[in-house]
Amino acid sequence: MEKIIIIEDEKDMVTGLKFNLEARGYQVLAAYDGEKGYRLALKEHPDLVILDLMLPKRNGYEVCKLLKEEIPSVPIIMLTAKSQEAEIVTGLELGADDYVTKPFGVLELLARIKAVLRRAQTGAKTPEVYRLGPLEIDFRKHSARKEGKPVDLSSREFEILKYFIERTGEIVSREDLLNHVWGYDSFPNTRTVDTHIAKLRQKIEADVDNPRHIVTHHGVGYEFLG
Amino acid sequence: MEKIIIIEDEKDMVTGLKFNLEARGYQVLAAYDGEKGYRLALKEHPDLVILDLMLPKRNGYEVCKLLKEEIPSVPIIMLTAKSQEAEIVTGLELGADDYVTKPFGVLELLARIKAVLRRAQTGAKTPEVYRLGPLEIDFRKHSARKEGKPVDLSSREFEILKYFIERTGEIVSREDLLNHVWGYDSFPNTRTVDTHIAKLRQKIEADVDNPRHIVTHHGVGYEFLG
DNA sequence: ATAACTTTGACATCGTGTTGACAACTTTTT
DNA sequence: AAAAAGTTGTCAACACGATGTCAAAGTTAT
Repeated sequence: MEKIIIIEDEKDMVTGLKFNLEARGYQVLAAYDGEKGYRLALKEHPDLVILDLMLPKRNGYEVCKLLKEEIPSVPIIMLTAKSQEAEIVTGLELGADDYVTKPFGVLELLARIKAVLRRAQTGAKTPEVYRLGPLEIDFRKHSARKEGKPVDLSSREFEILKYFIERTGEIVSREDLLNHVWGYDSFPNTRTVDTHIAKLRQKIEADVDNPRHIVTHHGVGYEFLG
Repeated sequence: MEKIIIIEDEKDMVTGLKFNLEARGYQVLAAYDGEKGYRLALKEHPDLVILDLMLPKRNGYEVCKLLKEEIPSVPIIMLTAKSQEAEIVTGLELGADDYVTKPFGVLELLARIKAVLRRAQTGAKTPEVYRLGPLEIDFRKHSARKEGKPVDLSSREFEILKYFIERTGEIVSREDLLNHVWGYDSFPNTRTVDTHIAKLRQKIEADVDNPRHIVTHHGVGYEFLG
């Protein structure tokens, strides 16, 4: 049974997460500030740490950095507020394995937990740079380049691309995208998705009229091909 | 006679369901909170449990999880309100076999009950990839290949094929197809079915004039042979 | 305040679903 | 056995919904 430590100062968040994670058979421990969380992690050697960025005593960066120094193998998922998006990069550079922006759906987090745990067990690391034909996507730096030249992807576009890449070869419905990329608390209509897909295609497809990476499945959704 | 347990706190809902299910020859038992429902199920070993998500004492998740631990084979259909849709997947992950969103039509629920019972009895789950001679059908990806080459199936064609495969060897009438693939609230004429069958045959039969997979039974319907 | 991004709605376009007509076929009736 | 009646196969035209595209309005970050 995998042991997960949550380091987060919002008690409601901890309660909810704990309930959901325990329901799925994980063993869950929690700490409400950075200092205690750090010590708890050292003592317990968890299989995964879920780490809030804003914390009393020691912030998420520090904890992340310290933890990775002591136990380099421990996987860390960071929780960040939307307004902290710019700081995701820093977090990833300090060694975090993934991040989830608040407010997030439980399912979203669960999916990432599963993914991170699976990678940790197989010894595979989160790939830092993803190559896609002439395109290069760097998840740590949140940047992309096409034929060596920087391509400007907005953060939404980035998240969509990330979601696609994590599901290469699967068919993803517009609802899937809305639920996972946008989150459970916003309800844009599905046309919004189309617009973003169109923009993404313009940026990453060689021939926009014959997309080879983001393919439409009429009436079903989109499929990403690497 | 199949035994069904309903765990649901809205008495009107229980009364209505009970009436409808008994009219169809099912034996029906009910409980009005999670705790009692759980105990009842343990004691009675029903063929199917219909489980509301929001319940007094123990919520649907808990009951689902507990039940599946005790009697892993028992099929469970979850009832959820629309606003709880995000949590559906959660339920499915905990082991529910299907879910129906309130408000639902009785026919809809009945159809699902039949489907779940049939699967439970034959022990057969719809396989993800189905092989059929030179044909390969991937239900998860909504895609098919013939001799390795991608075949373009529309969503309607897919649903029809799926329905056929689930009933391999049975004779399926046009009305069956209309009711189950199209749904109870749309009324195309039966010629529409023929047209779709014709298209399907063109796509999956080796010799369209001598169909070996989708066979016509004059005056009755079609039979699918694997 | 400005710029960048997101979202929405309008419109064009495309793929799919549906229908009806007719031919081919099967069954029933004479 | 032939004719009649009914069923099914096939096709093309039309209807309809889904998607692509764009501009404008709304929102957020700087």
